[in-house]
Amino acid sequence: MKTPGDTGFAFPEWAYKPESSPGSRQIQLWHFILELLRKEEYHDVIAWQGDYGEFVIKDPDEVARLWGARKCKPQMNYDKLSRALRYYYNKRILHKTKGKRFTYKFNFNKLVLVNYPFIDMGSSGSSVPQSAPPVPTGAGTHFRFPPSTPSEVLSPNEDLRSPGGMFSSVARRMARGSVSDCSDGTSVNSEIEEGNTGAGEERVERGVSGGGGGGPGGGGGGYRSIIHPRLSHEALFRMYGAPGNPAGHPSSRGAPGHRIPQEPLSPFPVSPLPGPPGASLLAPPLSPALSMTPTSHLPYTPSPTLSPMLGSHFSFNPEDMKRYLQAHTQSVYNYGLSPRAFLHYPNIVIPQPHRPATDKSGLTAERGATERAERAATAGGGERGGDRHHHPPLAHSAHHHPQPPHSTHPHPHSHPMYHPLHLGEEPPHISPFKFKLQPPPLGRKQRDGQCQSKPRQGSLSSGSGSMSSTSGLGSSLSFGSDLSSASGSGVISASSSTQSLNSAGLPKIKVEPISDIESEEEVEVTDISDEDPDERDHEFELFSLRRSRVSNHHHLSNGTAASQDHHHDDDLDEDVFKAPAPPPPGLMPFFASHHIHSSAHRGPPVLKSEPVEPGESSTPPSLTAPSESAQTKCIPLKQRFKRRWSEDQRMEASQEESDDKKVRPEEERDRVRQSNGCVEMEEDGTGSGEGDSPPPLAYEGSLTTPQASQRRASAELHRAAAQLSLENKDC
DNA sequence: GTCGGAAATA
DNA sequence: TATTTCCGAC
Repeated sequence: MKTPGDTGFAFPEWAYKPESSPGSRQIQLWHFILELLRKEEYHDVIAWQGDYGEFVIKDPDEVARLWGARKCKPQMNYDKLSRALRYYYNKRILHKTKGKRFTYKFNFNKLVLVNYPFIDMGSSGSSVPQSAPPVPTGAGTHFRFPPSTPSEVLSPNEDLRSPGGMFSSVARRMARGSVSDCSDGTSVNSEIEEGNTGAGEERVERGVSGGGGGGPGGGGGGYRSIIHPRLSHEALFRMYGAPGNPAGHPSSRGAPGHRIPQEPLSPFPVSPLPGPPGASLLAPPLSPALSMTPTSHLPYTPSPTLSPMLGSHFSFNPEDMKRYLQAHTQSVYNYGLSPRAFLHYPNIVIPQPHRPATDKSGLTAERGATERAERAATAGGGERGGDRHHHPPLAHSAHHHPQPPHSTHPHPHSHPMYHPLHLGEEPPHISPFKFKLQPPPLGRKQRDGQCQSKPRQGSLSSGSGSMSSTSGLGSSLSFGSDLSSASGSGVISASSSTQSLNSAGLPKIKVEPISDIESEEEVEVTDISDEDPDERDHEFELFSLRRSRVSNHHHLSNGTAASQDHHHDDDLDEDVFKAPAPPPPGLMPFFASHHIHSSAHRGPPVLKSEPVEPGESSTPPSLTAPSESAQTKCIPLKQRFKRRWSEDQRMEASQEESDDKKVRPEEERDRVRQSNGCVEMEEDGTGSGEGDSPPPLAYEGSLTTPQASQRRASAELHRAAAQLSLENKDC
């Protein structure tokens, strides 16, 4: 039996995982299809054809038969099978190629995006909004991404190699497991298995290095032409480490520059064999919470602790990923993926205004420190170490980031490639930026239980997969299938996000200054129209949470904030895509300068004496207007007040002689009294009841004065009140 | 041939 | 949850 480590394929392990039924290891149909596609022997039955990822079922009955054999469903037929395939439409794993009989197309983008939400598909230029599939399945596994882009490896029209090349031993293993269902040996599975088994690794070895050759049509096995001729070693190295790089591949095969088996036509150009945890090339045992640095090569290594799946690590080169995805976007239909996907994969992070360290310390310190510590302890080499091999120094990446670290207001649409994954788990800030890779939000159930350190298996609602993964440690996030579980990790908890919708609906990933970890992230999504009601609700809930969370982050009003934060760590992930409403622009400065800094600002307006005009008595606390309101309102009010005051004076003077008696002295007095005692300005729309009330201007209406004495008194009161107001206003 | 609802199944 | 099974509709 091969282990994941045996695999040389980059297909997400979760792809092979029967997450649907924790207990059963049945292969999934799409996986099975991929398998068939990968095997030449079945090319008469099913084969890649047409667009990238597109395949045609040449012999529907046979495919159905094979599937039935695999699943021990003798009654299987194409009608049934096709129904199953149609279910993938909604999942966005597949879609139908219209007008072509028996032709379907894999949405690899989706598959990829699921795991690499941070990739900006928008840059592809195509109008194709890529979506991450709604956490297809399961979980908990990580996968490696092809080092090079298809575009580089394959020409758009080039025949597609079977993605099946990506099948990992895991898949094989799974297949066998599934065979168990029909262990009679007649199952297709065994057939397929035979083809793959044992050959894979060797082929991998052969693969290629030189590039040349293994063109399509090359040898027959699933792993033939492991590396596309055009695949540069550099790319591989970047991804998997330089040749001979120990850090890179487990080298179980020993080849220094181990080859990555690739199906020539496979949408996924290459994939290194993931080694056992710690042994994998790119997957140093690190926190899945990738702390991505701005480097072009974003190392992503799930923490072993989080990944139950050995060899489930996955790493990728962001650039490659991006190119790959872009290539896909150009060649693949727009699946009309719903933003939900993004919601689930909130990787899109918008750089937030730099926050004072204090905030962080207060909010995230505990977690971050803890996580980091854990990581350090468990990671051993640490992802960084492993990544180092594969990734250029941060400095290199610097050019990728248009935005300087800590930029206060990064452009919302920074270059996708520059979007760091912000997992929140990153080690001490090596880089000013954080790459935030956020896992899809957990289902309620998951969220409820995820935070807990106990490793969860099984029942996952949304992900469909059981997260065998490990979220348990709770300290880190895991990717890939773990996305869902990842959300449970507190990694991201520190960050809050602000989401925005991109008209294009294209997800953007932003570089986030590390310091801003907790700041809002902005996710761009198109719509959630197809969201399941539940999910929508959930999202709304999250949204609410997010907002509140933001508040908490900004104002730690009480001890609960921290705890809450902790409890909602998983939510944070969601927050990322929940796109909380950003504070009104006008408030931002204020927030930055005040609220953010002081947790004390949370809650009731703080009664602090604002600077007032020298020598003047300070306004009673109650009258003190929050700086916020003061900034926006005081000038107008002041002017207004002056104006009114002048008018009042004039009126008073003139009226004094007129002896008008329509006045309501009592009211006037009351008003004055109130004003002194901190009365709200009713007339002033800007005035709020919070004490930022403008001067008590009792001028509305007639200024008629009662008796002379009364008028005088009134005038005095007015004057006094006005003066107080002005003084206190201190604009 | 394709689609998708509905119920059943494992 | 991921189909499997059935079926009506287009």
